[in-house]
Amino acid sequence: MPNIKMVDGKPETLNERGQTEAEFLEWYKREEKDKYEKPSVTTDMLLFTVSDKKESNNRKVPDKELKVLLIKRKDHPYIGKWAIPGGFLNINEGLEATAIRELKEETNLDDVYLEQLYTWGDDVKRDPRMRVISTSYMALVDSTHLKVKAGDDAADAKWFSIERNILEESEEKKDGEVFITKKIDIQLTSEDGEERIVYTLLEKTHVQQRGIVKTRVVNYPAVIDTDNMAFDHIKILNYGLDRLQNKLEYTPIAFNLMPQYFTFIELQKVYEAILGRKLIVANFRRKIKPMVIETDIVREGSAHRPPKLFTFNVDWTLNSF
Amino acid sequence: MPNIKMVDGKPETLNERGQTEAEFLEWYKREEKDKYEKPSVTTDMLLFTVSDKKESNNRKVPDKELKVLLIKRKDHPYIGKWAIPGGFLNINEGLEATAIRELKEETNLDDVYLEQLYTWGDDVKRDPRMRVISTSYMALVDSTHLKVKAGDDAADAKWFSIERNILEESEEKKDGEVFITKKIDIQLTSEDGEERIVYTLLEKTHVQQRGIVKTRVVNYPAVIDTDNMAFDHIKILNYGLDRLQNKLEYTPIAFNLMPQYFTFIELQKVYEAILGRKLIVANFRRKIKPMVIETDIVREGSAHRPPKLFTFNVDWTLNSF
DNA sequence: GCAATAGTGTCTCTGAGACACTATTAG
DNA sequence: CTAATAGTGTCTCAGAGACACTATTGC
Repeated sequence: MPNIKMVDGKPETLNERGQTEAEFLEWYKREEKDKYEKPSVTTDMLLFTVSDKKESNNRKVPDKELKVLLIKRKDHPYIGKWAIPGGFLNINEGLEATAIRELKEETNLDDVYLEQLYTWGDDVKRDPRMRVISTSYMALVDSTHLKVKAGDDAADAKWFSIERNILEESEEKKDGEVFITKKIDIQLTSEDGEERIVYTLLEKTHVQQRGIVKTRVVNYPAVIDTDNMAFDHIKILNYGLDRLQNKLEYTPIAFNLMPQYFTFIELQKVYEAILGRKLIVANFRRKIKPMVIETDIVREGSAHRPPKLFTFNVDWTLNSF
Repeated sequence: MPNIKMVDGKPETLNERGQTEAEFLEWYKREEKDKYEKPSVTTDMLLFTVSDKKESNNRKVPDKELKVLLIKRKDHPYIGKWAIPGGFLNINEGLEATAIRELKEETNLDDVYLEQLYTWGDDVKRDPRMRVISTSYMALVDSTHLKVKAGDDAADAKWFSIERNILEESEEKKDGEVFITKKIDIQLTSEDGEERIVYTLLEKTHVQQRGIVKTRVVNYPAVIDTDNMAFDHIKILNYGLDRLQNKLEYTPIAFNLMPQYFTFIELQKVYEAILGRKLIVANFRRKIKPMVIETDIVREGSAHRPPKLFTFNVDWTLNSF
């Protein structure tokens, strides 16, 4: 049974040391607060956008490609390697606020879709400087809003187009357990074509008797620091791509990558760029139709039948989300 | 262009201060490492299990109920309130390793399903002692393995049955944007019936023109510290319940809550307990059938037709996951 | 008309939901 | 036999995938 003490006419619960909460806090901040060494906390951000692919045939509607912003590191560790934007949390700054601040620094935008992905902190040597825990976020930006060139120095921040393929799967059974390995190929190419990053990852899924499923992603070959991406950022990218693909199927997340008015084909090409495969026109339209509103506007200027413009139907969420 | 220097016959890149990586790290750890105040990092864990409901009619097959382990806080802050188990990260300990350590302390189990949920760090005053970032995990335990009573002191750790209902939804349109509010009622009852925790949360979803969807969960009424759960743990619980319900639909996650052999009805009642609604027998069997293997074992002793026992089909994942 | 893109109609297959039905045991 | 639970058959409806088809524009 806890002790109760009256302080200024109000009951205060005492702890085992006989302290009120105010007394405890005062004592804790003086004696206990810095007793243990603390890790550094950073946020890292996957900044995605979608833009037109260069099309050799000028008369064709261009395909889209998914892009991610990478920044060339100017200092150790991983000097000269490409990293996703990120930075240290300030002690009086919220976690998401840190991510928003970085986003603003890179793009001068703040009101964009932002979603927390995962917190990376299992490897105590992720960062050779010290112990760092990093919470990763994903931001989606409509490329027509990206007038401001990312970062201060263009050479140090580039948009990379993303191509990801699942190459093969292998299965192994042992002692009633199943191990599944997927080989994931990721290729990044900078807009100017000067930079090219190639990775192979292995996604290892372990299925145990009672349904315990553990999935780990590792580099293949198991080398990180000779590759051209910093830290474990290739894993963060891979994780973000998974999340983006999944959310595409059952949320209106893709509209964050679109301008306010768009054609159906443009939207479809965004889906195709993210999913990495072609979709069938009629099925796509049927599925997406309830999420959009048809406008009277048509896009003129093409040498063919002009497409109608659509816009996101904000009411869609009411029924289906 | 970065400078290159030869060190022991190997090329080393120099940073702007003319340091090699080794020199930089030595300098950084001496001069920079503790320049900024760091937050504390904790992991908090939702430990879920499922057990039989007490059934007044002894001849009926008992329903199941979802339970979560809560611990009564013995010290400030939130002294006497119920909290989910958690603890501070050690500087040389992985994030998941911290969660596993806590799990082991509470249940003496280590090989259970564990999944990272979300990292809470937007509110810089979550913890009145100091800035704390908390990564939450969810663990699923088969209750037949819970022979060891949780914790050292039974009075301080109790299993609470969970009942959650979505009470009502309201919608508001303004300036082409949509605001949706769901009222979520959560009731927790300890096994001995002595403790009862009741909360109402509001889940506010904001849909903007270009598809930006932001969801926030707030207390209703907007009071935290007079309620009987510590910190923001009710939100963590709510978040975990969402995740658990979602994963139930498309992963074999539920088998982590089952013993190795179980009847179909038992599995169904686990699903019903988590989803909070009744399911139709035939449909459930049809959906689940590929995930399980029928055994020759039947459970005798009942006064009726004895049910067959099933076990998880580890091969199911190969095709469908 | 032709080339190119925009957009539709419809068949099939699969899976979820609802519900009526049969099967098997103890006593 | 009855009570109770175990387990199946089948109808309907909605959505995904495939693919052939029609529509509209500039030139």
